[in-house]
Amino acid sequence: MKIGELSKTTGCSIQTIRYYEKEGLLSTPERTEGNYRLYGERALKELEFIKHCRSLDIPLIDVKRLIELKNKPEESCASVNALIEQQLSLVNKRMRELKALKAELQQMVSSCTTENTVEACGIIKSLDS
Amino acid sequence: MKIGELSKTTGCSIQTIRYYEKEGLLSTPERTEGNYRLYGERALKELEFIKHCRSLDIPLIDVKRLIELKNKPEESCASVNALIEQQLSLVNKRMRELKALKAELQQMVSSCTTENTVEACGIIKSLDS
DNA sequence: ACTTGACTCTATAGTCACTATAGACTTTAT
DNA sequence: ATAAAGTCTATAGTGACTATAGAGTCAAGT
Repeated sequence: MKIGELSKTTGCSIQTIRYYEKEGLLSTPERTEGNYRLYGERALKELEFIKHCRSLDIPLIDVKRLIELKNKPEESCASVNALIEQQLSLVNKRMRELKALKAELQQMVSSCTTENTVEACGIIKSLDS
Repeated sequence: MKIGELSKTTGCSIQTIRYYEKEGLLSTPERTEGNYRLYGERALKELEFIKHCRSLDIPLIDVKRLIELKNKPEESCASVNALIEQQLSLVNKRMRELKALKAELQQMVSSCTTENTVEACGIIKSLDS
């Protein structure tokens, strides 16, 4: 299949697919006579793997490491585990931050009665303090 | 005060301060004879306002709008409110996403017994599916 | 045979909010 | 007088894409 079909099947944009290839995350595809990229089942699976990692917010550099580890099936998976745990702690941290943000934003919204002028606006006041 | 002092007082890096100025978020400072930027109380307040907005993840373009609104105190603050509410809904959306991420990552971590090889690794398996 | 339109190619620039660097200039301390 | 610290501008890099320009390829219809 050509890049357009792979793009539709996976939901990755064409540019993103080419970008992943350039970054060494997808194996180099064959080409047609006219220099079009040609993909098979394998590329599809590689791309789904990357997509799944990205949906977990795993940065591309770590995705790359995971792919390399996948290709060394006899090694210990301790580093895979470490990577995922690190990702988990990042997510936890970000969630705590967002909780605080949410509380403050809610407080701000509740301090605003829309009939106000900017001058009297509780939101601007709280941003100012 | 010079830029280094402003940087220390506010915790913004020197480059960030210059960046905010270039983007039109800070008013243009006076200069010494030797072309050094000179700041006073006003710049300090402007910068604190920006910092506070940024700590709420409000994008710079919206911070700029808020600053403009601040300078029109007689107008209605409805658009201030809309902006903050939009920000709140973004935060909510992101929190829902992170919750789902967290659940999946935890599931993955629990599927890994560190003695495994990569081949048998539950994490890699779940990323593959 | 020719043309149209859809698809693909590479290379490059833009996004956001900074951070980092190079090379020159100014000020402060010894 | 000199060294160190601070500041200046301009430029490039970050991450993970997205968007664009300009050229080439291919299949279908006239």
